[in-house]
Amino acid sequence: MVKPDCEKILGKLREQRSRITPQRRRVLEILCETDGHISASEIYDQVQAHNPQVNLSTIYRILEWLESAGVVTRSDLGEGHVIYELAARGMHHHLVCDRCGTIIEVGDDILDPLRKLLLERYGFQAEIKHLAIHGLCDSCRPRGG
Amino acid sequence: MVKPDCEKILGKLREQRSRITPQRRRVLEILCETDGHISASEIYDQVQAHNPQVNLSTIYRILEWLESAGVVTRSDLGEGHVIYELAARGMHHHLVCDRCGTIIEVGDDILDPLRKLLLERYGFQAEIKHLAIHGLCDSCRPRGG
DNA sequence: CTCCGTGCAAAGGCTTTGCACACTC
DNA sequence: GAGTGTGCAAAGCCTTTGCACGGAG
Repeated sequence: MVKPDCEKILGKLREQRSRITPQRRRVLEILCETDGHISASEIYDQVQAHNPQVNLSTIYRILEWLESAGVVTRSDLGEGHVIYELAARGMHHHLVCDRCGTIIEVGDDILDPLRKLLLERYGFQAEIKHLAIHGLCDSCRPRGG
Repeated sequence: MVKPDCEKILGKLREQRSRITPQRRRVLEILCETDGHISASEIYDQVQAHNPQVNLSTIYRILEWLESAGVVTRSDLGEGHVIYELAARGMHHHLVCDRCGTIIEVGDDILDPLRKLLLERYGFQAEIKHLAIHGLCDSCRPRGG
């Protein structure tokens, strides 16, 4: 996957008459540098490392702004986990380990059999946007023994 | 579906040396009377109607206790929605038509292919408790042609 | 120079916890 | 009577909001 061009996104946002502040630029950079998902507090921690004066509420406001601009997607995985990621990265879903908290990213095609089954049995055309599947990851699941 | 026998469940809990208080009995009754899922605060409201002195923290403690006893299942749907439901009702999920609002209840086995795929590809043991799948029902979905 | 965006602090919504009293068994 | 469960109040966690200042355009 090509690393999204941060400056290109900033350019589009500027065209929408949004003000580009150092905070907004920094959050967007972090999102672009991150492979996959990231939480608000993780972004906050990264910003804090070099700019300790930045406030967590600003992070939330910037994320809300980026979401409304269609730049990032927000997924509430339940159990207090909310993750953000660049919309440009394409459709995928998350496996959440309820024991160790690991989050595994899976492609959208994993849902093809389910979609097919729902259509065959119920004539239901599923439009699953972002799914969080809870369970136990390979390290945490009980082994037959 | 047969209405779960509240007294039968209470009997089992008594056997487990749990104390049956009026609060616990009332919460269980409400769960048995409810078709489908219910939230902690909805239970609280119902209890309050006749027993205003009961505290919300008690509801949470009772639900936690019922969950650990395997009597109810708890599902965090995200966005602050947490629902509880009698485990005896059997696992099911909901298809929600975004156009006409129809809700179709589907058996848990619909997810078997997905579970199998997740285990094969990622070693992930999915424990999908309650899934709400949005989309379009048979009457509302676009037909080819 | 005009407003929008930010820092700060406080509050909000849901849930959990510490404590002493009350009640079940 | 022994020990668990409850009511109350406070705190915890994540997130949002009100306000005045500061910086972007």
